[in-house]
Amino acid sequence: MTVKSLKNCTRLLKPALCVQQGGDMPKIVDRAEMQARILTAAMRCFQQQGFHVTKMTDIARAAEMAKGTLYLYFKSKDALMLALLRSYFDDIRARISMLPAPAMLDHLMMGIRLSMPVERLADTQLFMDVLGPGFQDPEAGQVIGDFMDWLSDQYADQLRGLQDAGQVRADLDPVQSGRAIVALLDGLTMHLAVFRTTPQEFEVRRDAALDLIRASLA
Amino acid sequence: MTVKSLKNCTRLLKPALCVQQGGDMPKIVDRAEMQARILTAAMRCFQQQGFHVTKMTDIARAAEMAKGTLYLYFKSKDALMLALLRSYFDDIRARISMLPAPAMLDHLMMGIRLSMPVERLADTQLFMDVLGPGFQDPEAGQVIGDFMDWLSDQYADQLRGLQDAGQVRADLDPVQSGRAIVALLDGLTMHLAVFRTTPQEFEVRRDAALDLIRASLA
DNA sequence: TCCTTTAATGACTTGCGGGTCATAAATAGG
DNA sequence: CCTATTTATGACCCGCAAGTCATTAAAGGA
Repeated sequence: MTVKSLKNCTRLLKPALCVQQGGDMPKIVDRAEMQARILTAAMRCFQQQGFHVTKMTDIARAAEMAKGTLYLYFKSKDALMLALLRSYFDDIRARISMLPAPAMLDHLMMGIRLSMPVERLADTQLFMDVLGPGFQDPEAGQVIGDFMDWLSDQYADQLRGLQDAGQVRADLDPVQSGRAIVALLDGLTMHLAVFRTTPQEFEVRRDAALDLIRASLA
Repeated sequence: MTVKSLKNCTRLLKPALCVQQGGDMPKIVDRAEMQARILTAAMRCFQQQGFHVTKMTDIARAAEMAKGTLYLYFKSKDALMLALLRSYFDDIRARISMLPAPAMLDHLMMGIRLSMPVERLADTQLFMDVLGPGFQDPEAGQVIGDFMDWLSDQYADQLRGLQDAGQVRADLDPVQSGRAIVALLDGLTMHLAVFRTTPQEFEVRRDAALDLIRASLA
């Protein structure tokens, strides 16, 4: 019951996204939009400094709000990260899903190349922080693992199709190879991310690796 | 000048490695041996829990000494980790150096396979913790990066030799390919480490990937 | 045995950062 | 304008772990 903090002042509140709500009566803020705004700010911070180094205060500053506000929308730093992971991979999945099935090996390779843009470097650098032993939430691994599995299946299907078209050697197990390709290429990105490869170098190395992979399929 | 901590007792000191020293007169402990003992203990802890989760107290307990003693031999936790990295990679380098040059493609592949034992999984899991943005010491990246470069050169030499022997297709740039192989395989290990692959699965995936690589070289 | 030097110890200091909550602003309805 | 409700704020709390240091033990030499 001690009297405390008699000087919480300096309001200066932001506009606060006062969108009308489809709920009860006196609700003013669009939760989803606020969460999105926070996630965007968090992503920016994480990309610049990594998960562990980024402080909740940093995210708050980037999102132009107070630290306490963050906890109105995410119950912890880990929960925030998890939400970020989900939205990130849902996004990629959606983007890949709408590509047409490749009719030639070169199409497949080009698709893979496009799915490994230079930006993946920074993102991967970030996610490594979350996947290492430092981040304990098993759900994070689950989210990314699920994505990798999905991607492996995706490639397996495409390989099968290309085998039927005579573009890929027939003595190849599409499932095994799909898995291997995903693991190798995801790993390649990690490797290059870890060693702070420059964007230019990244492209050179990636393309060299893709050439090897292509040769192994033909 | 305040009187403090009047109850530091309970000695029970360990034998303390009282090896004779080749220095001045009254020196009693073999620093190198103590450092090695600490590094061994640290490695055990890191493998079990990862770098960030392991506390200096844990290392001290594992090495059967007090926390303060650690700081007599390493000036910080990061310095300790760095020393550990150096000794680990010097070790691997020495071991690989004494292998004979492969005369056939299958020898090369077998060499690679042997250089990726299941234990690499746990070690990699550990080092990821250190290479992520969480660990700021740039020297760590340097140490591992140097090793990777060395290894790439190693493979480039071997590929060149195999090209001369007609075991590897001649239209391959040995340097580029050596780099690519190292990046792909190191990455593969990271990928599998990140997703907590079981040792059995690890071997299956590794071998599938090696088959792909082999096919791309022949 | 006593004194000096070196080594070991662990209670303590310190700083940091995630998370809380009393306070206060903004809004809508009456 | 006043009141109720929701939302925002940031000072503060609290635990944790790296790193320090006053104190104590051990060993060698005289």
